[in-house]
Amino acid sequence: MHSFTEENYLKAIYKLQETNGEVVATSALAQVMGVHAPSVTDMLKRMGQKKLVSYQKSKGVKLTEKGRQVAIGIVRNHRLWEVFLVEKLGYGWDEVHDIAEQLEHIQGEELINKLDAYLGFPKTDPHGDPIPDAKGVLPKLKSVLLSSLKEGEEATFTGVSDHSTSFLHYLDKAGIALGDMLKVKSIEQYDQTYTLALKGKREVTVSHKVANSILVS
Amino acid sequence: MHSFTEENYLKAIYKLQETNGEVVATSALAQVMGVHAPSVTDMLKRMGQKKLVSYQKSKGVKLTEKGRQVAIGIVRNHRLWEVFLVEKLGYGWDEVHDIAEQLEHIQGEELINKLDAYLGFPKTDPHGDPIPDAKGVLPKLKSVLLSSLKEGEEATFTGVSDHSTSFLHYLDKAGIALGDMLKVKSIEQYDQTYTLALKGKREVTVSHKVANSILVS
DNA sequence: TAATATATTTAGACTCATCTAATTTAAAAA
DNA sequence: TTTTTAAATTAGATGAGTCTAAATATATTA
Repeated sequence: MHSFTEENYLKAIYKLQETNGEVVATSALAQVMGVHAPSVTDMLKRMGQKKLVSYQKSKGVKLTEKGRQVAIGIVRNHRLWEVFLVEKLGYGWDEVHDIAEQLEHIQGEELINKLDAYLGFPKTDPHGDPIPDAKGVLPKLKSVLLSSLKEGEEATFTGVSDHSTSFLHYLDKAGIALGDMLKVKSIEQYDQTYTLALKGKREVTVSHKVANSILVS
Repeated sequence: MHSFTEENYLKAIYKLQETNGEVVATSALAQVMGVHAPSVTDMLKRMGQKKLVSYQKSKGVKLTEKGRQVAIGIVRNHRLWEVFLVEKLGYGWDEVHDIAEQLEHIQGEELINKLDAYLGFPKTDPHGDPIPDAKGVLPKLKSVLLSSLKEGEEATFTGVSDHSTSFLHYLDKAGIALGDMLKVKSIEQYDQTYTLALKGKREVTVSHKVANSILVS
C-alpha cells in the first residue's frame, strides 16, 4: 500500500506534531529521518500529491486525516510488536526498538488484531507508551514528570520520556522498573537531586535529568 | 544487509534449484518472480557482482555458497513465522503464506532463534515442510507421494507437494489433516481414484491428482 | 529598514529495480 | 546443415528515494 519510507515519514511527522506543535519543518524532519533537507522536500511533494500530508512550500507540513490514520496504525503495530518481543520472546525493554521498527511495517489488519488479542489487548507498551486500539483511538494517560512531585509525594512509575537505550539501561541498573511505587523522600535544593524510596524501603538518589525523564501517575 | 528483492530472488533460485535441477533459467526466474526477462538479467548481473549467485550470460544461474546460506535463512524465517501464525495466533494453514512472505525478511539472528525457542524448536511448518535449524541444516524428511502406495498400505500424512490455498481448502473440507493415519482401501483401476480409510473408520475417496499432492511416510 | 544568517527549494545527478523494443544467441526442426 | 523458433541480452527509459551544489525564501538582528 505505502512504501516503508512513506510510513517512516508519516510516523516521524506524527511524532514531531505531538511534541513540537502542529506544523513540522523540513529541517526537523530531515534530522529525525537521517536524510538531507532536499530529500525531504522531494518526499513531501510526492506525499502531498497522495494526500497523505498537506504541504505548503517553505511553510512546513501537517498530516492529513488519511496520513494520521496511517501513522497511528504504524504506532499501534510498533508498540504491539514491542509487547510481543518483551512478553513472549523475553527481550529486555531496551532491546526491542530496532526490531519493532522493522515489524511495524508488516501489513494486514487481521494480523495485528490477532496479535493484539493474543497479547491480551495491552493498553501500553514495555516503556509505558499507550497503544492505539483497533479503531485508532489512543488511550490518554494522564501522567506527570517525577520532577513535578514535591517532597513526601508518592506515585507509580508509568512511563519514560527518554526512550534511549542508555537511559533504560540506567534504570535497570538502578533497579527502578515500570509499575514501581516511588516516594519522594527529599529534594536537594542545591542541585535538584531526588532521593526516592522504592518498594522494600530501598532508597535511590537520582539527578534532576533522570527525574525529568520519568513519568508517574 | 540485502534488499527484499535480492532475498526474494535468492529464495526463488533456491526453490527452482530444488525442483528443476542445479542451473536455473532466466525465463523460469522471470515467471516465478512475476517480472519480465530483462529485469532478471539485470538483477542477476548485480547479484553476481555481490557473489550471491554465479551467473554466466545465456547459461543460467546457480547460487553461490553465500547465496545459499542467505536463501536457507529466509526459508527458516518463513517457516518459523508460519508456525507462529498457526500455533499462536490461530490462523489456518491456508492463510499464512502471504503474511510469512513479509515476516521472512525481518532481520536479526537473535530474533529468529528466540522465536524458534519460543515455538519449541519445531521441525516442520504447518504444511509439513522441514525447518532449517540455526546452522542452516535442513532435516531430510523421507516422505513419499500417497500415489506411490499400494492397496492395503498405510502411512501418516506428513506434508503436501501442492501448497495452493485451494488445495489446502479442499483437504480441510475433506477432513484430511496433517498427522492423520491414512490407509489405502482400494485404488480404482479405471481412473486411479484412491479410497482411503481415516481415523474413526471414516472413508474418503480422492482423485489421482489429490493422491499426487499428498506426502506420507 | 537594511544587512546578515538560516531555512528551504531548485537543478542536476546517482542507484535500484523495473519496463518496452530491438538485437543477439542458442536450441529445435526441416 | 540450414532455417526457424524460442530464449536471453542490450539499449534506452522510468519512478522512488537519495545526494551535492547553487539559488531563493524567510527570519533575525543590527
